[in-house]
Amino acid sequence: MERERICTKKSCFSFDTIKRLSLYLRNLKRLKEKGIEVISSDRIIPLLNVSSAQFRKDLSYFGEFGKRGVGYEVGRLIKELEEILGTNKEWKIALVGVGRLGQALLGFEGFSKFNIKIVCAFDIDKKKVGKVIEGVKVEDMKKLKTIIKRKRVKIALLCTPPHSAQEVSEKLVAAGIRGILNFSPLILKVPSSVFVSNVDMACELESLIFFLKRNERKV
Amino acid sequence: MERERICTKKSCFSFDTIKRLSLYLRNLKRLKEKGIEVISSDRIIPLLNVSSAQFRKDLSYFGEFGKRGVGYEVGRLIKELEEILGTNKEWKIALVGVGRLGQALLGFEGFSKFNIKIVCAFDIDKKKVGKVIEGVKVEDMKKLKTIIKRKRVKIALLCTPPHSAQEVSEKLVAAGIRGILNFSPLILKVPSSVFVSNVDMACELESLIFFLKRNERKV
DNA sequence: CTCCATTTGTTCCTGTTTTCACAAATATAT
DNA sequence: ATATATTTGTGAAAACAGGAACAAATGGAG
Ligand SMILES: NC(=O)c1ccc[n+]([C@@H]2O[C@H](COP(=O)([O-])OP(=O)(O)OC[C@H]3O[C@@H](n4cnc5c(N)ncnc54)[C@H](O)[C@@H]3O)[C@@H](O)[C@H]2O)c1
Ligand SMILES: NC(=O)c1ccc[n+]([C@@H]2O[C@H](COP(=O)([O-])OP(=O)(O)OC[C@H]3O[C@@H](n4cnc5c(N)ncnc54)[C@H](O)[C@@H]3O)[C@@H](O)[C@H]2O)c1
Repeated sequence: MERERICTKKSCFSFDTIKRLSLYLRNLKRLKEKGIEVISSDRIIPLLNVSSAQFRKDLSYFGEFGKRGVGYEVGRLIKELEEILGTNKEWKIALVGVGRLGQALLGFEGFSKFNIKIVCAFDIDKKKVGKVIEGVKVEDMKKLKTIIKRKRVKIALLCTPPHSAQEVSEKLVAAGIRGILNFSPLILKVPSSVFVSNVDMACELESLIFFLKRNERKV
Repeated sequence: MERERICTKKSCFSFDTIKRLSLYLRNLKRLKEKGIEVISSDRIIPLLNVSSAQFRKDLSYFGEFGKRGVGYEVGRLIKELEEILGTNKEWKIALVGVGRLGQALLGFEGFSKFNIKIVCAFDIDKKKVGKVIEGVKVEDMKKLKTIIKRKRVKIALLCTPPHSAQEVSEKLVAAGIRGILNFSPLILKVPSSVFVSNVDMACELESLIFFLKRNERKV
């Protein structure tokens, strides 16, 4: 495919490594809340569906964070991972398409745990423009470029219907957006400097169905 | 990891192949709507971010659907893929946790294109129980087992907060659910006969941030 | 201080997935 | 009928990712 591999001076690793680091970070935070201060790779993996070797290897791409014979100091590892992933400082993001899904995302508290904040929202629907939803004012699409540039937002959530997704993505890129989390079921064509992640629930569900059908036949 | 590989008498292929088939199917349907009747692997891939060799190989695991020198007949390929994926007949699914995200999913028209229908919804909140949202009545968690068994539902969308997700998943499994699309940021522990797919938006976003941070440094 | 139990970091290996590349098949033009 | 242009299906090769396994490091018990 493309944009699936990351290379440093040290070595190369896959993009999946980064997703797993994010998973590790979230679980480490839970452990910290429970008061656990040190954990070994063997004892954290039951929470994660990942092998302990993989856990250690993923970390090893970025440095040595554990202590042999002991394990990992939870607080330290959280800090290191936040540093690696970039969530040690706040990230401002934009949202386009304040429909059902867009509104759910606006109200999602989960993002704040990652230091992520939706600072502006846009919609083409005149009835929605001007309303304040979950503390964010919905702006007209015409103001998209100005506001995104002014607020120096680099990431956007794209929640419009698929037929307008390509057009919207082009406006976002023109406004300086460098990363798009795309919820619409359409593969976007963007310059290679822009990073797109797709969240495709219908595909997920369809592959789930394939499995079920298969297992039923077996049983 | 686990549950990542599918083997038939013919050969073995990865779970990613299935997700791609789902992607192909959706795009083929769009082509059909546009009136395109025949397409070659070289001309469909610009829509997909997949190589043409991959496209052909993914299909080859299931049979020979193309005609050399010509390409694929769109209508036929759609039928074949629907057959393979199992979406040629209607699938009934359940939803648990009628919060912001749950309500967005209840109103999502996209599922119907895949012959997927949410036939029941459950919540623990007494204020929500009894309401009808997007044509689906919200039921009490106590009735979960009875209703799911009676309607013979095998797939569920899990949209409760993470702290109750494990508990809810156990109730679902006890009610006969065999596939769970999990939106809560928690790795579920379920019997190996149950298939879980995770949709983890916060992880996606966090890995996006990693990339941006990286590119900025480069620039 | 020595031995033993742990646990990390990393090398090496193995099986998987993707891509390459081409024979076989088809259509069209002459 | 033959040549030419396409395009599939697929073996073989290359690229990758994941896991086993172990030396090196650490801490604690005796
Ligand atoms: N609802 C869900 O649960 C769900 C699930 C999976 C995927 N999706 C996808 O997410 C997207 C949004 O789904 P939804 O259910 O929220 O739809 P929706 O119709 O409720 O909302 C879409 C919003 O986008 C706005 N919009 C349309 N064209 C626009 C444009 N050119 N510029 C700016 N805004 C525009 C509309 O005014 C509307 O507010 C769709 O692509 C859908 O396929 C939704
Ligand atoms: N809102 C989003 O856009 C979003 C995005 C990504 C992930 N998620 C995840 O999806 C889940 C739901 O998010 P939300 O924003 O809709 O939350 P929400 O608080 O709006 O809704 C949660 C719903 O679950 C119900 N619930 C709680 N405990 C329950 C139980 N034991 N049994 C049945 N129902 C129960 C609540 O009554 C409520 O209706 C969370 O795990 C969240 O992390 C949400």
